Amino acid sequence: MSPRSTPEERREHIARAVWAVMSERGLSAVSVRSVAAEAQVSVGSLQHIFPTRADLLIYSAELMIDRVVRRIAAEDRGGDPIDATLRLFAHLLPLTPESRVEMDVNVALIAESRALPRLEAIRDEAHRALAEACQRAVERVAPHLPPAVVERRAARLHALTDGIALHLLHAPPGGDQRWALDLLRQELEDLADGDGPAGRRP
Amino acid sequence: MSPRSTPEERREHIARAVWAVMSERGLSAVSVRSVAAEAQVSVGSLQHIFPTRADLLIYSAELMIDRVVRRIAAEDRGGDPIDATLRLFAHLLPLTPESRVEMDVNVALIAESRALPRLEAIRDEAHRALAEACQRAVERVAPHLPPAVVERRAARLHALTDGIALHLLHAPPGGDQRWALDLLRQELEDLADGDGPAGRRP
DNA sequence: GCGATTCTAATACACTCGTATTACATTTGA
DNA sequence: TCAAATGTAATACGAGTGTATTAGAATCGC
Repeated sequence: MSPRSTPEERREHIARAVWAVMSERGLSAVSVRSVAAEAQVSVGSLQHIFPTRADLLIYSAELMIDRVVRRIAAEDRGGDPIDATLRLFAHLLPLTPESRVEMDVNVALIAESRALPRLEAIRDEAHRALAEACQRAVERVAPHLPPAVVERRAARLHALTDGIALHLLHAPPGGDQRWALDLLRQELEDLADGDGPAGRRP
Repeated sequence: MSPRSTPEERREHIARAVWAVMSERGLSAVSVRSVAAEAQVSVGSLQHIFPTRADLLIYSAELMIDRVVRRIAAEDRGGDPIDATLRLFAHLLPLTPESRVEMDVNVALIAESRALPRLEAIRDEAHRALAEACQRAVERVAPHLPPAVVERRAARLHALTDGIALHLLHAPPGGDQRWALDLLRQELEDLADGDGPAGRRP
């Protein structure tokens, strides 16, 4: 780590190392030593920043969720509602190497939440944030829908999004990924048309 | 392990212990010793059956996928297409304690596939099996659709299913789960009606 | 029945793990 | 400037890891 860095920067640097190990070598390769090596930091330094392994994992998860939540909040909502919403979801999905790493971390988070229950709470926050984003998206795209239907369509959009994310992670990084956004666009256009499962045409 | 058991039964018994540890204590709690203890078997016996840890994890994953694939194949397809399809998906989703364990294993499988690439191949098989099941479901429920549309709607049903599965896993086991099948039923009914994103009404 | 095979079990070995301790360097603030 | 606070590093310790070795028990086929 370069000198003159703030404590926050150092913590973030370590967290990134955690993500890298998780993503490249799997969850069980994440150890205090492997992360220290990845971050090019001595075990002692890492311990000074994160006294225990749990602290390390929890902060890494928190930072990752924070980034996602912040991105949701910051996204420009101007222009056509469907385009704006698609823009938002586009960088929630693992479409780039970086967001693939995020998704890897997300999955590891689920897989380890039995051992570190605190991780479950962190995941909850991300889940709620995405659920709210879906709700707002539905309201924006289909303002005519009654609240009960909005709720149902939001749940559906949420599930569809997470499912697509999972499938993107499953597919090799280089392949065709247009289907992912196409699927979402279809769903949003149906919402706008009042078509589909919720509000039928008279 | 009770005596008079076949080798297959013994392997299955051990695999179940792996699932239990994974599900209750997280992926990183799965070790040769913890599994041996859970299965009430000595480490030596376990080693005789699974020489390495990788063998242990791989077989456990394979068996779990096998069960799912077999269940897909065996499901009764009689009666109303929508009901039959829902019956099928109902025991692919983590709606019961047992299928929750399966889903836990599935997630752990993803989280560890970087360390054990063989696991990726196993997961591929499950992915393909579910993809085909979705394709057949769409064809059965909406026989009028052209092949290109079937493909798209199958991908959508597949993503929706996996997303719902993830959300069911996220929610506490005791809570309301009707929304899950309701969402799927809605999707299938839209398919049957020719409504929704694919075939619009004229 | 009995030899061959399969299974069980105990123990050992070399690592790696998380964490504590200790001493040393660096930066910071008055 | 110079103590105090903070960051870095090396090392040690016990526990847990995967796996190999070894010996003995149980089972099976003939």
